[in-house]
Amino acid sequence: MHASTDPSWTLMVVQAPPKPILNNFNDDDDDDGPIVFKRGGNSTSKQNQPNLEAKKPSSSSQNSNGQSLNAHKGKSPISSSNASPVKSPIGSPKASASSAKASPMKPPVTYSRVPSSSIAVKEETKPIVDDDDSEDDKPLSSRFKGSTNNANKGVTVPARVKDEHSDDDEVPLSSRFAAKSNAGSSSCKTISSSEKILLVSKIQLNGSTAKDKQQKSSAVPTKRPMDNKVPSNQSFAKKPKLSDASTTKQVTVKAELKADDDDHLTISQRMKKASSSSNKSLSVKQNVTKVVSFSSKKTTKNNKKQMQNSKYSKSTKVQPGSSDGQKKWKTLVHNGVIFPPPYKPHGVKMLYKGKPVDLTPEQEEVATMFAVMKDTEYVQKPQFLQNFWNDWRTLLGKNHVIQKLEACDFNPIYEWHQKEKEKKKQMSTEEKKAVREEKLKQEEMYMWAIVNGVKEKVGNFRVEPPGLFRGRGEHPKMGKLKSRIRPSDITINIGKDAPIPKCPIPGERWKEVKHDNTVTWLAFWNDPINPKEFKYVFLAASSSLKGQSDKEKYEKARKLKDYIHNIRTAYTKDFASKDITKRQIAVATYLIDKLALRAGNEKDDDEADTVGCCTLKVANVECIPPNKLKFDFLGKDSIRYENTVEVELPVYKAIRQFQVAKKPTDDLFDSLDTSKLNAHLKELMPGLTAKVFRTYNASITLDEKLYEETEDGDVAEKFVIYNQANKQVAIICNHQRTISKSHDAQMSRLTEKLEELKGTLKEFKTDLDRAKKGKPPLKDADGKQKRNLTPEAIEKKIATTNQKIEKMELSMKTKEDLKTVALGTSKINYLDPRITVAWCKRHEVPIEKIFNKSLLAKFTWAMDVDPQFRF
DNA sequence: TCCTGGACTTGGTTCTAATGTT
DNA sequence: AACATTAGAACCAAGTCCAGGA
Repeated sequence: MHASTDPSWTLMVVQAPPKPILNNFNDDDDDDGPIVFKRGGNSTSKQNQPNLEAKKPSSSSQNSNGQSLNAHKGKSPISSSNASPVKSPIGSPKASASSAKASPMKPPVTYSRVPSSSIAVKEETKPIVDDDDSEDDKPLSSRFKGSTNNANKGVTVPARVKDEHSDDDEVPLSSRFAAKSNAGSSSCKTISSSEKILLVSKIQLNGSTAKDKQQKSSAVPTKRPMDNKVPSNQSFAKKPKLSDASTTKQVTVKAELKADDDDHLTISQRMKKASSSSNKSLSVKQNVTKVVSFSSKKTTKNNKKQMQNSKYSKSTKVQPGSSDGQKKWKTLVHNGVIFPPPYKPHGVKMLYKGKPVDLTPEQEEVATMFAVMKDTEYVQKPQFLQNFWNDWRTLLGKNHVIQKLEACDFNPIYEWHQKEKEKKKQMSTEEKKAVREEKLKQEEMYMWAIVNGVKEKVGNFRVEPPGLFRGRGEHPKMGKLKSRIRPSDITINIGKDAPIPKCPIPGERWKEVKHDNTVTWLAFWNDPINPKEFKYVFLAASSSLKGQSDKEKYEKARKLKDYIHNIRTAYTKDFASKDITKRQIAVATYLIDKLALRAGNEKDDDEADTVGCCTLKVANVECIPPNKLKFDFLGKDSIRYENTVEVELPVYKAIRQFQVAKKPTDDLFDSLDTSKLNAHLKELMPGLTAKVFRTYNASITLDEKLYEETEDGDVAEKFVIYNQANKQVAIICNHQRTISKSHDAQMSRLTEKLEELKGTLKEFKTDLDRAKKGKPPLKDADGKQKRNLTPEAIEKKIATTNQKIEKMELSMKTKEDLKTVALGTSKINYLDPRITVAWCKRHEVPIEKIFNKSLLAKFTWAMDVDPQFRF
């Protein structure tokens, strides 16, 4: 509401950090703007089938998938089953066992990683022996991989030897890159300016390594202008390059610092750490030239925008601020939040016992929220209806004509709503555009914040509109009215010297204005459904603040790599501990490590009944002799986790024993909770918590899969490899999605097309035979005479058709393969982007192929990674 | 030590925009 | 140009984990 004219923004710009912002004018322009719209009404929610017990045998899956990881969750039809049953999964654990004996601390070897090359070689098996160790460093998937590619197993070991960081892979990347880049430059002239920018930036991107190196040595001077508070403008004015450089540097520095300060580490640990870091630096080679693997082409447009964006946000990367203890920012300026428009009564009357009813606007509003959900599954759920009725009834009043929900007919409202939707759809492109622009204009001022002098995007600056609560799974509160949030519900957090955002609703005011720089939120309000909880307004993922914590997250996960061996050894030892708590901690840690389970905090009764590791119930785990465990439970978001895994015997025995004398609904780990577990983990590695294992296993899996499986080929082939690796991770993390409604239809259409192609292929073959014998081709399906072609021409056609068929089959396979697997979640949250960026650089795959615009923005901090980076 | 408030990350679905197809 | 599909942004729910106080 309220005008966009508010001058405040401008003011701020001026006053605050002077300049940075500027330049932007154009930036905002496009697209970066959020798109606005609100959620409509209907929706079908998905639901996964709850219930733990019994339940379905879902597909294939399970069977033997002992091999956990690969196998994964049961569901995917994928490979899993077939594989050799049993086998190996084992590998893993056992490894630790044996290794256990070994010296507890690993030498400075740091990462013993299997060089890709070696792996490739893999053929012969080798002495497994010390393999154990190496296995420790590997992702579970590989450890367990019994099935599928077990091939590697034995092999891996030897290889590692060298590597370390040798970084490298002998790969003459640099040379390759060099060539490429040249090419690029030459072509430059022809390209449009925008393209140029693109190129440039790319180059910078990749080229940064060299820079890093230098900077490192050179020291710190640079860093982002802002920090020193000097708002020199330039900051963004200069382009990415500089800024990149500077930021990078900071990063490095910081990392180093950090490393230094872990006093709490044991010596050996420190050694390890040190060595690893040194490796790191070593690895920085000078491949300056490289790069540009990115193909320019059409991507240009996007990129350009991207670039603009990065202009300011480029800041991304580490803020010095972080180092200063708790402080998350020095200055913070923003315009508060925007509210949804007030309710506009439509006047359409619903029926009660067949007769139209008068409703006040408030009553009508809620009735409409309900009416609009007609097509969702929510309205089939008694809980939903019940909760809705309770809240609506309160609004109607005891004596209202409407006395029971069953006699209500919301159809008139539903229909009205459908019509409105239709109208909207029918609007011309221009009209739509106009609407969009109008909205954008109103929101523009709320979209940005200035943090430490740098303009950054705000994430969710729109206050959530009122509606009916849509909890997932069997949420006890589903259907309750989520009331409208008003300014007096909202607390604003802003810099001391910044102007206080004007309350957009006339006559009202904020609940409170704070100036707390130890937190990152810009505003919050209490969740109307659960007043004990809060809804926060944060900066967008592309912001430097978020980027930095993201980076820290991955650094912590990487650190786990140095500790994992010992941790595994330790918990393996404790499987048989006499102390029950210890035993439970050991087993729980094992599950978290091996299966990437979540920690599992306790939940209240007024939340959906889901579990994580620490809250597993007896009924969620079934022991299948001799040593398999079948998991079946509803996890976060009520997504079902179903998996049968082979485990080490001691684990199996321990679980069986935890189940003794308990009811199915009792806690499996009765002497454990997440705080105990995390407290224990923290003793093993500073900062270690349960979720770090998920990040670690996800990222290391991607890293290794990419190393092992990438082969020469074109971009499309590499893309497939990447997706396979990504999929593997998604399976480990149990990231599912519902099969799209049209999936089957799409598949059959594709099948049809495929058949058709095969048909023409056959025809070509006949024609070829005939042509070779000098006979004319047969008539085509319509009875028309085809052209006479030379055998060579026909052969060519056959080749193209074959290619088409192959391509199609591949895409069908992928489609089928990924129909229930969500790749996005792991990309956003679990996979260290540096792995991907480095891989793209090494294999000349344009990063845009893998990361979309928002991921690119989110991961700017990772773009200048060395191509040889290993997680 | 336990409990709870508080802050921030993770996650699947929904809806729109962009792109592909006919 | 109309329609189908896909990509991706937006949404907001649901986790994790920490810190501080009793």
